[in-house]
Formats: sequence, C-alpha cells, structure tokens
Amino acid sequence: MTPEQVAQAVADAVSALVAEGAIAVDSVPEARVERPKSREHGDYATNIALALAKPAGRNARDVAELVAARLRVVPGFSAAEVAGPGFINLRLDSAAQGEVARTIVEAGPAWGRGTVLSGTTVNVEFISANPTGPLHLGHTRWAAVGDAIARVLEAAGADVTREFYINDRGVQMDKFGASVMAAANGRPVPEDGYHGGYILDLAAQIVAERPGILDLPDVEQHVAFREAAYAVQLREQQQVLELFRTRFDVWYSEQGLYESGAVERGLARLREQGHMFEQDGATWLRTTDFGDDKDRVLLRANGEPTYFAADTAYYVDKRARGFDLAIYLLGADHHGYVNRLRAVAACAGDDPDRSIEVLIGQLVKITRDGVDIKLSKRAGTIVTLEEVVEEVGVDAARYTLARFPVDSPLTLDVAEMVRATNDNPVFYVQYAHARISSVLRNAHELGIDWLAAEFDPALLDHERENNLLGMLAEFPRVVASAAELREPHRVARYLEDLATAYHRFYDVCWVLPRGDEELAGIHVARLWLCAAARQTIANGLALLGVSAPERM
RNA sequence: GCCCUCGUAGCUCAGUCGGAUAGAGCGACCGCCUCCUAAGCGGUAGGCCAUGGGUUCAAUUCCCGUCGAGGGCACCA
Repeated sequence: MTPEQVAQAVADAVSALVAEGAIAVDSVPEARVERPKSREHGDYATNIALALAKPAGRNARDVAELVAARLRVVPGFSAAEVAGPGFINLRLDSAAQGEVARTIVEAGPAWGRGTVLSGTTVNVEFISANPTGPLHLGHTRWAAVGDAIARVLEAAGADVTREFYINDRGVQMDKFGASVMAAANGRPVPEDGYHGGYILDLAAQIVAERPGILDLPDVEQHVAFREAAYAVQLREQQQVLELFRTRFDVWYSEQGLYESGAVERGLARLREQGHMFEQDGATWLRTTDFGDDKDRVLLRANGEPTYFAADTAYYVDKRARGFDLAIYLLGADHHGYVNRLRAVAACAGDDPDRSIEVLIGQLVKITRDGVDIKLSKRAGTIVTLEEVVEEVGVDAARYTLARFPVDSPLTLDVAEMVRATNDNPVFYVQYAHARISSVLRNAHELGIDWLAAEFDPALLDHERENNLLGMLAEFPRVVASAAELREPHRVARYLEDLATAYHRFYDVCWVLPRGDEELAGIHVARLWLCAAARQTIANGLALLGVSAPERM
C-alpha cells in the first residue's frame, strides 16, 4: 500500500462518517498522512481528527476514535490507534507494505515520475554568464541546481526547455575585447578591463590563429578581438558545461534579440498594453503599477534601448515561443530584479503569479583552508568550473552543490572539497547502490532468478525491512514536492536517508542463501526489496545528474 | 534610509505550507568483519532552534519588534 492509498483510505473513512451523520461538518478539511518521526507512532500517522475537531465542534480524540474504528477494518491495515491530542497512528500489515517492492520493480525507471505538472511548458533559464571569461564555482552552483530543477520538473510531467541567455552585447563585451587586444599588443590591460591570466592565453591563441589581426586599424582590431575572444569563450563555456553534464536546449543571444526584431516586438507589445510613457525625453515602463519601486527606462533620451528593454523583450519572446512559465534562476546580487521582472510580466498582460518565477540563489562563499577567496574575473582570482571538476569529479561537485536549498548561503572550502572527497555524502549514496548491485550480481552467479520466482511480500516483516519499504514508498511524494517547490535538494536528502535505511537493513538482514542453504521465500523477497531499493536510488541520482555506479 | 535573503550541535548544513522526545555529515571518544562491498553498522559526548512579544489545542515553523550576517537600491550591464 502506497502513502497515496493510505491517504485515500483515510479520506474514504471520513466521508463515510460525514455521510452517516456521525460527524457534522460543511466541508472536510485538508489533512496530512505522513511518516511519523518516531517509528513507535506506526507506519503512518494522520492529523485529520485534529483538523476536524473544531469545525465539528467535537473533542479531537473522540473524532479520532471514530475514524480509527473505520480504518481498522480496511484490508491492509493491522492497527489504527489514537494517540496524543488526537493523532491516528496507522500500521500496515507486512504484505500490504511489501507490495511496494513489486510496484517499484515493475515501474523501473518510471518509478517516481508523476503528472502533477503535466501539460505545463516551462522555460528554465540559468547561469546566463557573460561570455567574458571562464565559468567559476559560483556559476557551478546554478549549473548543478538549474539542471536538477529541470530534471525534477520533467519527472513531474512538465515539458521543459533549458535555456542560457548570452550577454553578448554592450559595455562589458567592449571592455573584454579591449583587454584582449591590449594584451595581444603587449600593452597593459585597461584599469577597468579584465585582468585574469586567461586574457593573455586568449590573446596569444587569437594572434596565432589570425596573425594579420595586429595590423588592423584600432577600431577594426578592437571589433575583431572582441568577436574572436567571444567565440572562443562561448565555446569553452559550452564545452565545460557539457563536461559537467549540463546541456542546454537553447543558447539565446542578446544580440540576436536585436537582430531578429524581438526588441521592437517586445516594445510594441508593451505599448499595446498601455504601460509606456514619455518623460525627460526617454521612454519608460510604468512598472510601479505592479509592485516595482520605481518606473524603468526602456529607451534612453538618445534613443538607445537599455538593458532592461532587452530583458523585457526577452520575456515577451519567451512567452511568444509558447512557454506557460518562465523560471529564472538568479544570484542574490540580482534579487532587485524580481519585482521588476514580475512587473514586466504584468505590463505584458500576464498574471505574474502564473507565468513567471524568479528563484534567488544565495551566493557561494568560497574559502581555502578557512581563508576567504574573492571570486573576480577582473582580478583574476577565480576557481573555475573546470578546476572543480578536475579536483573533485562531476558527481561529487554536482551532488555537493545540489544538496543544499538555493536560498541558503553556502560556504565551501575548496581545500576540504578536494581533500575529503570520501566524506562527500554522494559516495554514501552511491555506495549503497554499488552494494546492492553486488548482491544482485552474486544472486545471478548463484543462478537465482528472483524475478521469475514467486514473491511473497508478507515475508518482509523485519523492522528494518519495514522501515526500508516505508522509505521507498515515499519517493514519488519527494519527487513531486521537489518539483512543485523547485527544491531538488529534497531528492538528495531523501537519498541519504534511503541509503541509511538500506545499510541498516543490509547490516541485519542477510539476503542470499549462505553456504549450502536452500533458496527460500525470504531470500527471494529480500532480493525484490534490494532491487526496489537499487531502482529508487538510481532514479533519484538520475534526477540530480549523478551516476549510479555498479561497483566502487 | 528603504528593500530582499538568512541567524538551528565545535564546523558545514537539513528539518519548518503549525504537530507528538529537534536531525545528518564532519570533528572527538568507545565498540562491531571465519560467509552478500567496513566508502558500512552500533554507541557516547555536544542545542534557551539569535532575542523579546503576539496568534493557536499546539510555534524552531506563522505575524510584529530588536540585534547580527550577506546582498540590492542607475537613462551600468
């Protein structure tokens, strides 16, 4: 019996009581069925009676007793007890609980997938770094989390597009080009330019590929360097992200926004909706009508569009491309954008609560042996994504960054990440997977075909088996809540708990026949349980973009 | 000054759409491998859940104030 079925049984019991007139309420309040923290409180517990007591004008424990009495006779339940202020603690019989293993094995890779977001087309935009340098550890967090959010949304049934917005236009690009050009000509990089060591490499690479570039007049040379350096940098970012197993469906160029006419179309859309006005020679968007602190300039007095105009056009373009929901993953240094982006959606005629969502991620604080490191492309003190991958590996890096909620500040010690890779919880989870794989391999070598043998779930009645089964049954709910809350870290935390449940089971419950022991029903049942656990861990790790090794 | 996010074990952090004795990892200490992977399991030590009020049958969780940390407040990008 799955938690959903338990919840259904509780709901049915309450409806029956209401129909009989045993409990008088206008509507049945929402109640929760959850796994109690303490196993003494049963396999599942519900607070339905506490929620029902007030509207029914009854004592909570009395209501609980009425509901419990009905649940006791439902097949699959072995106990229903009233406890504390009015909780109902439920126990399943081992056959009902054990059936979960069969459900999981039969579902395979589809186990955990759901439909809560079916029919929703979502655009998830993340990283969107300037193509003026390598991606660093800060971006790495958005890569890991953004990709995991996309995966989790897909698991919940959404149609997801991963998108990277390339800021390939404007002042920063010019400074970048000027920096590379200066380096190539042996001149000092401008004060406000980019000073990282990679600038020199970039300059040398470009000159080697195009020796004539240094003979061009200054203006042309600047453009040539800017474009060449941009191309190299973008390609590098794409390659590194590929290495990090983070693929984007769309790389969207800011420059392209202008070339395709999307900016004009976006402004036209806003004009139609009637939220634009002229003042001091500039064209503004009245975002204050929708919660922004101040109105924003779209076209400067000199006629040039602002960066905000591009942002606006970009949003309108996303909607025009058919996305129901645009999710933006931004760093905390951009949180001032939230209100204005929502205002943009409203100005474009959308309901911001439905069509736009801005997730603010706290910045990663990086230390090395306890000493703060400032990440600055311009100062050249960066820890790149590539270095992180080389030092700790993709799995460990992705997992470490994805196991924390994005809105919590995070301190990572680079030295510790490298030194203590074995302490990374990812290995704990992966180890459980490898361990199970080994057991199943051994079973195969012993000639045991557990999949074809008869599986009697009632045999899984050990406390550790029961606990493991309960954990496994939670997986779909974890995936669904991770998707709805955009919090993939819940999957990671769940996997750690699941791995613990497995290790504890493994420690006490021997799976395979020992020595010349005959194959018995318990061996088969435990193999089904192992297979279910392995499938769940593999599916969960896949949602985080982390591999599930057969051996370690 | 105004706004956003955050304050939980020595350290890094979970938990909190209100629920029954607050958790993990690391670090410290003590146990467990003649047979399925010890990258594991068991145990000990470690907390006024920043602080003061409020709402509630019930607050670490929701609301307000205070203190502290980080970030943001451009016709920059």
